[in-house]
Amino acid sequence: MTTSASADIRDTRARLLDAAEAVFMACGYEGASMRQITGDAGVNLAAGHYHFGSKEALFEAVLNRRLHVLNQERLRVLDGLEAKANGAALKPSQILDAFFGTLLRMAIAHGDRGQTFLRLIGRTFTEPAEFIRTVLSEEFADVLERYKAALFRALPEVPKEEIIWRFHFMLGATSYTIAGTDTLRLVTDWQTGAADDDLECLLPRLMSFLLGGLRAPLPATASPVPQPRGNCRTRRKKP
Amino acid sequence: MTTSASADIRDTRARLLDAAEAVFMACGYEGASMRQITGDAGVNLAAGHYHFGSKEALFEAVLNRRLHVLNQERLRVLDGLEAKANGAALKPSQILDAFFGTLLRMAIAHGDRGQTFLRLIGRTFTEPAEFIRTVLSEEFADVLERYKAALFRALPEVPKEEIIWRFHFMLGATSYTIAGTDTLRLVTDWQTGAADDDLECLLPRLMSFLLGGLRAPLPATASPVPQPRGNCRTRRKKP
DNA sequence: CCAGAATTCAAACGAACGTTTTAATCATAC
DNA sequence: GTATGATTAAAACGTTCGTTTGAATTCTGG
Repeated sequence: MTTSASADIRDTRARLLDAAEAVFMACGYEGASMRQITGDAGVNLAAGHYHFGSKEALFEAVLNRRLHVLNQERLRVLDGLEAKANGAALKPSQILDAFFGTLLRMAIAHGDRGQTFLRLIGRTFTEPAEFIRTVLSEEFADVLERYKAALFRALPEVPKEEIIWRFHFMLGATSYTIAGTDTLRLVTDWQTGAADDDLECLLPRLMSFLLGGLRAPLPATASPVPQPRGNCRTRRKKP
Repeated sequence: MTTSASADIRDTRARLLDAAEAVFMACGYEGASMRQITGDAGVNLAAGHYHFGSKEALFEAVLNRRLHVLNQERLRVLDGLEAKANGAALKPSQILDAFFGTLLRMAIAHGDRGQTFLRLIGRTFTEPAEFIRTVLSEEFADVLERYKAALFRALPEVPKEEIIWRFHFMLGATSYTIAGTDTLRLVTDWQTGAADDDLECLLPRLMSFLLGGLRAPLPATASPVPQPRGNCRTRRKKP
């Protein structure tokens, strides 16, 4: 008798998205089945295809529902920072907080659902399926370009190539940690209670780690001044 | 006519392991099929089950074939370092090089196959399937315990909890990067040529990033002296 | 109230999956 | 050569998958 008035279309769609989010998170894209998703959502099997068209499209919808607002927010925050700095380069800590802090704060603000989506994002970043990588790269293109540029300006003495590498490392540390599929977690006696605590702890810990890595001394092989060409060793021919 | 003398048992098993390694890497565990693996290996479909018993067992064999020698080597290197230091704590850089450097150097030493396995490891660390996490945690239990202890001794002023967190971050940065399923890589104009160069570049870059992160200033919320109990916020009951 | 659209439902489709079975082939030792 | 055990081969097993179908149901606007 729980006020099942109308609200049909939205209800089924939303229930599907929520259930799909959880199942995709728990099983991965290939491991999740439409039957389990629709079953958990309490809707008919065919409803998934009626509302989304295919399993791929459903996954894409799950991803975009939150990724889009996340990345819009990231752009908005960066815009705000750059406007306030008017012309001056931002501090690396500001940039990292705008990128990674926005992610974690949004997840915290959404409670358990936010936690689920956080883990789904982390896991999705290592999904092998082609179309998933396409979706991700399209969704992230603008944001990454903007943040890359901001980091270049913030760290003019660091070669751009090095910054890109370290951006990779930071993305990895973050997505791996939030995915929560952690091998270390299974081995270590991990003294943790509620998940809320974890998330609220995570941000400051992660931020100081990332900042330390981003501003670490350059490795010996990379020359401190940006060389005009040349990879690590300059594209040697086979001797 | 290529000297197909004898070498039958070994041949089929080895071909299966190599093919499985590549297919699991490219498609993930769920996405890979026995038919594609045996097809690529050029052996009959049933050969997979004859030699390994099941798809799970085959995956486990693929993993253990290289993981075991890797982790034995990691233990051996750490033993050597601690013996030479006799009694004194190791430097963090030594520990990280023993753990992550050993991984990358072994991969480099094995050429293309090493690169494939490196990516498979990175990807496996985020596989959702239960039995995979079990395999990983068993295989890594000893190594992680030893390296955790070494880090505790190397950084006595850092709370153990913080070190564990940073170990997570370091594992994440590494496994994500070597998995090579990189979203950033799809977006960024990634000026890279041969994969060999990448791998040889990666170690010094990764090491300085990890070291910078590991030795970063402690976050504000974590008190610098290790508190007797208490998580980030000390296990509050719901108010 | 009723036409017409939107949505749900039960049932089935064909394909692909991991696995098993049974027979054929091969190597090896007597 | 022939028996024996190990390996390979071809075919099929039952299950599950994503997807489709067509009728039943519910909502919507006149």
